[in-house]
Amino acid sequence: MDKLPPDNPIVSLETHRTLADRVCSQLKHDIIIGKLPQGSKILEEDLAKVYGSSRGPLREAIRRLEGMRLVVRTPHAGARVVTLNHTMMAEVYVVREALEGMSARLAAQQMSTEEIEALWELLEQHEHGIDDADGKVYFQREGDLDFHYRIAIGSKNQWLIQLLSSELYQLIRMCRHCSSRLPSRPTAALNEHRQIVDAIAKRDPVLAELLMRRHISCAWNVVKELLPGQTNG
Amino acid sequence: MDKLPPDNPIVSLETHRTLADRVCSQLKHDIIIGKLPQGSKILEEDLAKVYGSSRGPLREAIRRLEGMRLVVRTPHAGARVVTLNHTMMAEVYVVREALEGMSARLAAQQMSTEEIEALWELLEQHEHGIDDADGKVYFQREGDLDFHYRIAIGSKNQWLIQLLSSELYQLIRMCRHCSSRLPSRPTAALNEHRQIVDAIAKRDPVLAELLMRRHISCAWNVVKELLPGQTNG
DNA sequence: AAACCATAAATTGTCAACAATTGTGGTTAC
DNA sequence: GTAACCACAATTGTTGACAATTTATGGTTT
Repeated sequence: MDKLPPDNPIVSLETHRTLADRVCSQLKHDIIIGKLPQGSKILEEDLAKVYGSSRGPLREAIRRLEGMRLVVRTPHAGARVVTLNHTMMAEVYVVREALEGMSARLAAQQMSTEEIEALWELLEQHEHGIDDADGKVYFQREGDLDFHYRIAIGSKNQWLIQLLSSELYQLIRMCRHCSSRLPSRPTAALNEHRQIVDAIAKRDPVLAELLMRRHISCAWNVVKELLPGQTNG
Repeated sequence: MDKLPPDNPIVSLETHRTLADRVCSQLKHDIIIGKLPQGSKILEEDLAKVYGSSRGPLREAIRRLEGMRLVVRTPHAGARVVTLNHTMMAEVYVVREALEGMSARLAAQQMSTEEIEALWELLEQHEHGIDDADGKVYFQREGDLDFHYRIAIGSKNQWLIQLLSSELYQLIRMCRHCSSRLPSRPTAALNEHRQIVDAIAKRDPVLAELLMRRHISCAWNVVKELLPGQTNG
């Protein structure tokens, strides 16, 4: 465990300077791992006690998580953990396709050779992970997000990085946690990842974008079967 | 003036149920029109008095505007109005290209014939606006954002709508306000808009996306000349 | 029995005081 | 003369109490 999972850098790097930061991180974590069930009401007073703070910092945390779409709030009626349904995740994956496609395009132009080399090494690790996998699905998934996170970083576009890591990826993690054992397709995904890195290494932005969009589209086709909502094929 | 400008629907429709909502709207407005200069410090106590509230609601407003990237905050040191430089807006326009490209693609699939008809009418209004224009640049600009906003709506993707209207468009407005008289290219833009609507009307998602991306790329090429930062062509 | 209104409880919104942190200015030591 | 250090002022972070609003409850009426 030598590497932190991709996370909002603003929050994670600064060692939580303020109480509201800590509360926000913990609350976010508890939402993502499902400790606070989807759709459950967030009682300010109770949760503040749980996290050892007063209502003020907790309210700030709620506002931030609202910005990350992990919490839905209605005035005077309180906040609730977001409910992930088929419709919403479909929308998220469409946005992800657009943003990560652009991210791959830029990465093909902006990534340093060292970064690309590190990407290859990461894929090798993933391959070994598949070989001796006793079904370490969880690690598989985090590894997948790690790959996508690095490409976002490689775009060198702070806005893309921020949008993807602090909003979309959180929801995708949450989604994965709730559909606990999804039939991940490690071999197929790994091949697609290789093709993408290959396009980036060859400095082919158009191909990189195309492959990334197809990759995410495929991922969605796997995920969507496991979600509630409209269960039509 | 029969139509409100594109804005965050959550805030604008609900008539500002709470004081924090009103403060947020006013503060946002004051930032966008430049009443609070870029990079200026936001003193909580002073501004709270200006908006007739205490520090609590103002702090909530700051958190939300931080989420919209209109405010930058550092712990224990306070918040400042964002500073728009060349680098940042370049990143914004790249993200915009990705999101609005996808938006146009979806609009070609999802927009109703009535919506498309309304789009044509809007373009006609804009054409007349050019004819008798005594240089009503401001209206021209808002009209442009109105066009893009409607296409976002047409995508029927709540995430796209939200990201574009409540984050990107605010910054673009702010950017336009600070470069007060930019040589807008109404005729060229109008033609590009027509081509886009044509592609949407013909239900050609790929072409719609392509044209929208080119349109935004051209817009950036005009805007970037008027920004501070690295002034290399 | 079901719908409706009034009241009460619970919860969120707001405020003002208090604590913690940062930046600033001057002083002192080298 | 400069650099480090300490103290003070200004500003942000936090707290608990109070006000406004919503939701639940129970009784009344149709």
